[in-house]
Amino acid sequence: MRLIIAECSVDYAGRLSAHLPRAKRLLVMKADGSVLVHSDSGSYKPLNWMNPPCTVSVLTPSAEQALVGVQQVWQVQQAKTDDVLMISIFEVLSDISHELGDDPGLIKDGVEKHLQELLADQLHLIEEGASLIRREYFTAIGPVDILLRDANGSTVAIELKRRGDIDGVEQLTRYLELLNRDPLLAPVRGIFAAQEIKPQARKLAEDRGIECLVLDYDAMRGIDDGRPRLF
Amino acid sequence: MRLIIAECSVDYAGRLSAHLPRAKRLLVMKADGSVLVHSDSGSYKPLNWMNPPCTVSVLTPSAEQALVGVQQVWQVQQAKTDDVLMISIFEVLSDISHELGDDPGLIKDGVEKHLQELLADQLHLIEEGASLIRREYFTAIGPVDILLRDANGSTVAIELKRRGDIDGVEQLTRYLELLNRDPLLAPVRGIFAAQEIKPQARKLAEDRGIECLVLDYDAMRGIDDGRPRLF
DNA sequence: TGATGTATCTCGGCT
DNA sequence: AGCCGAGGTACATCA
Repeated sequence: MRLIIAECSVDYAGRLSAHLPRAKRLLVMKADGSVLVHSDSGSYKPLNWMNPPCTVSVLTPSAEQALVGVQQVWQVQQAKTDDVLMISIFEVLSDISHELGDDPGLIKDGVEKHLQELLADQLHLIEEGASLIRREYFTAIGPVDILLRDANGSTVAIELKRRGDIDGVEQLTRYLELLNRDPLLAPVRGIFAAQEIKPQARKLAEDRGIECLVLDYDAMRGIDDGRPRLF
Repeated sequence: MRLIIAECSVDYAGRLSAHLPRAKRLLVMKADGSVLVHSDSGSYKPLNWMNPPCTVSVLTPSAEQALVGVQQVWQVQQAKTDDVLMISIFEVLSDISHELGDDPGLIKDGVEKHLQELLADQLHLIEEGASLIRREYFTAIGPVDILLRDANGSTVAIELKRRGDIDGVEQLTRYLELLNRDPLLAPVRGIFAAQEIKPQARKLAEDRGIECLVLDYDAMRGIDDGRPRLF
């Protein structure tokens, strides 16, 4: 990994065109050839970048560029597409390199699937007397998140999202249409469950006779393992 | 901006929990207090990070931590949420700081909105005799990109995408359904316009009687400002 | 390998 | 401030 602090301007051409005027910035060149251009603020997304695989060529500046003080031009070329990043360097303030080696990688815990497991374990949140048919009930058009039988013995399909958007309602609608063709299951009604449900999605769901259910993830997790989230 | 190359392990707790085992990594601390943890590969997304506003406190390692060789523990605390990043540093290999100052920011060109403006100015691309009703025609379920009246006086709704996917067809279908309930507008037909249209999306659109239109952005821009895209 | 769904999404625009 | 849509989305999972 090579870290350069430099006064530079940057041009990108690819899916879109973008230009960064002259300023001091951090240039990161990773071992896989990727390049990041970072300013001293903003969040993790660089101002500009190039994904691997790519090749970096150092060009001599044109007469015009030399005249305005450009010392080097770095051309970063994507190997697979024709995306290209041109970095014009006016002054290098710092330039260090280090071998970092492979990274063991991130271990994540506590995502979406977890919500499904929790809800399957806490069917009383949906309604009393419900019993699980199965999680990830497979159909020709994809898996239904949760399928269950209510106290009256009729079938309920649940679509689960972290954020309840229109797409999720469309998805559940398609499942319901399909499931209702199955005489062993029909009639099947739907519940759209999410940590938050967008007004548009709620409207659409209600128009279609789909019930909406807002879930409290922290509470569900709290019931399940009894401890608040800590290290 | 402070750049540290260090042997470290990292724990994050917030929306999810995540752990990075001990390895050499780049730690970037920006002027606004945000922190990035980068490895020597992968794309621009850091392995772990904390968004501003946040505060960094350097803690003395616990007896347990000291025993395994931790020299310092950095606690990066989000100011608004309770997200926290704990960075255990075993060895610092490099530590430099530079003042970068404010960044003038990125200048973009060639995005979605531009395409909409161009198309609204070049209605002949859609069909002769068409006249604009309005761009961003608002409905209860969202804005229709372009609404126009064709040579016969009937209404046409256009959904515009850079990449024409099934979602876009679904979206246009919903608009059409709604617009056709309005006696002042009905009958409304739809055109799905994009720089490229996926086969699945085309099939679905045609099944629903929606016309597909592939746009040549460069040509449209060329007509508009006369110059091809170059640096 | 391509399609699909999620994200500690980020970012900009608008209400 | 919040909501909504797009992204050079990135990223993981699954067919």
